Amino acid sequence: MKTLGIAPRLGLFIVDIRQLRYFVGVVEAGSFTKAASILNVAQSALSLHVRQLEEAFGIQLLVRDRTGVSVTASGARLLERGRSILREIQLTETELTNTVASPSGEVTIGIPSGAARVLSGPLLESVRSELPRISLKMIEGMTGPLEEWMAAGRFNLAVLYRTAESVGRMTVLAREEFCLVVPPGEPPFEDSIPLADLYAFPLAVPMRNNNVRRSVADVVAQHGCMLDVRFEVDSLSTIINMVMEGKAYSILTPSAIQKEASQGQVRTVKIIDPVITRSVVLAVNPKDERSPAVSAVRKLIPKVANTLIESKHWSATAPDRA
Amino acid sequence: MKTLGIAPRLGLFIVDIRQLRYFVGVVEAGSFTKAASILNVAQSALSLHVRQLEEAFGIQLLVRDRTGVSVTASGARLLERGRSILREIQLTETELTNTVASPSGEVTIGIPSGAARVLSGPLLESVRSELPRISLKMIEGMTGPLEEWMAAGRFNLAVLYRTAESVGRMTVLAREEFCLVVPPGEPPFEDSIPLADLYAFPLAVPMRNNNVRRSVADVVAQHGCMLDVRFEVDSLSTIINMVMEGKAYSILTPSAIQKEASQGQVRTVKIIDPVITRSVVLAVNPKDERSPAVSAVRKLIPKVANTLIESKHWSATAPDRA
DNA sequence: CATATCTATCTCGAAACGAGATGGCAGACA
DNA sequence: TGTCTGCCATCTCGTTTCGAGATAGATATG
Repeated sequence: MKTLGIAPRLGLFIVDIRQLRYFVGVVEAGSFTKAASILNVAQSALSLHVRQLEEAFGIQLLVRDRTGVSVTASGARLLERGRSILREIQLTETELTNTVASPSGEVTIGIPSGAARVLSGPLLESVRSELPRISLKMIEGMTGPLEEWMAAGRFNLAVLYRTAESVGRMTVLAREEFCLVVPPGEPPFEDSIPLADLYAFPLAVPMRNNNVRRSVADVVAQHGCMLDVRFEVDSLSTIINMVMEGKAYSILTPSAIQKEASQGQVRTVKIIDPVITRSVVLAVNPKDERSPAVSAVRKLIPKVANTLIESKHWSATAPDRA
Repeated sequence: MKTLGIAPRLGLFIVDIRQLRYFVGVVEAGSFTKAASILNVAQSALSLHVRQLEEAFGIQLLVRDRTGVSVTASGARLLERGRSILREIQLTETELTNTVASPSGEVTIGIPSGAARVLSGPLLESVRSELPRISLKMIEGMTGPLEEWMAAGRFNLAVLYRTAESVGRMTVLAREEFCLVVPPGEPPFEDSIPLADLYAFPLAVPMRNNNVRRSVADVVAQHGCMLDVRFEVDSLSTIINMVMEGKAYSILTPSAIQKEASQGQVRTVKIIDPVITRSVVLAVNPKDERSPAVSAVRKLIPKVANTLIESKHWSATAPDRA
């Protein structure tokens, strides 16, 4: 059977994975410049590749203007197809590389800003050294949105807070006690303060839907006490800066100000009568439980937490081994 | 929401389309060397790329031995996934480029060696000039296997032969008359010869399952005549060479020896009492009928055939415009 | 008018690619 | 036993592709 014809090399394609990645990235970012930042590729490279894609197809895929880009009808079709192709490639790679003996791939974890301050560095180091083929993607945020996004399946894993004794199927990483965070050189100078006396200190605290805020508010209400909330700020670093600058006090857990406290930039005073505690827990997305990569990270995190607690890098209580 | 992590460039993949093509090609060919020939790529390039793929995945995909390659379990999975990915890419490109206004993509057509001799060149030229975005892949062969492969859906289109008046949904391109192909300087010297007199000439003809052979055999049997078949050869060029060298006569249609006849290398003598005719038809694969590219080629072929007939480059009769 | 933001183009060094040559290995054959 | 064949792996080198960085042009905004 003799083949005749003008066909070029058998099976050569117009598109390439790199070009699909770039194209999809540009569309999703809404501009070449933003996509360049996200994809960590020069804007000019993106511009060139997408233009080459358009020339190869012989159709315009993007409308460019001063505010960025949008897709044409053809571009919308390529976007859909491109996403599907890239997803299939990703699944293929995961299927072939992600084994129990050698877990690999990307694992996403949501983590509150407070816990991130003690956990993120050591966790990333541990994953890097013990699970070298896993790419851990850590998304830090306030707990309100984190809870929502975890419920929506955005992460494989999430570090969350719970005040109830029962935490269901989640793993308890640590128990923390809230404390008054005090500017350096300011009263009170005792090691502890009764809850009833907190009203004397002007507070900067997170917004109402925040776990920290709700946990403390509940206990205060139960004890018929009052708090002087002067500032509501949904930025942990802003709150800490205000305390460091003497503009306010706050009520946080030690993990949130571990570094600043150890450097003398703030002081912590234990709250008693009653002590206000909460659990730091690890949740796993049910649909990801079987993934070898997610399982491996899930097993690693408690170890990292224990190490931090035992070495006093994290002022918290390890969970009982019940 | 701040993203932390050790992820390399976002979305970099292990595999590339080129590597998938190479890997799938090697597995399907059963050896690097055969795949090199099919893919028109150096064997060393295939070897290198597949090895890089294995290193990137950290798994062995192929078992190599002296007779070629076979896949491991992981390789079988990648093969399956790879085929799916390549197919999806192909469909994507077709969807985006193959429009009625601008048909594009690959069209495959099977064509018998005889018809190929007058049709293939002009058809390729016409497609190249009138349908520049279509890659026509023409597969030449003897009619037996061609019928099988068309029935099996291997081609989008096929040029076939029919002796019956009714050709169903196929398009008649031309009607040809069989003639005796005579070595130069040999008898008979008349313009025509009765069927009953053919027994005097030693023949080289195709194998029994060949359309030419069957067409003539049927008529000969119907008229109670005999033929002196000395050689059965399933190679048209070999048959023609034997005639040119005076080793045998043959019974063919003019398209098969159009060039040699016009150059005086063979002569043709019309067979009469009766005249043996057949139709050259164009079949389309039902599943491809809607494809803009296949439709465009389907419409072009009759025009090319008509032009050849009218310009006497093809000694055949144009079909009636009924 | 100056500034900011975005895309397109150009240059150049680095990386990747593939052809061709060659070597090694194993089986078949005279 | 030596030779031949077929297959894969490695190397060299020239070519092609890629992307960073610089820069220019266009447009909207303060």
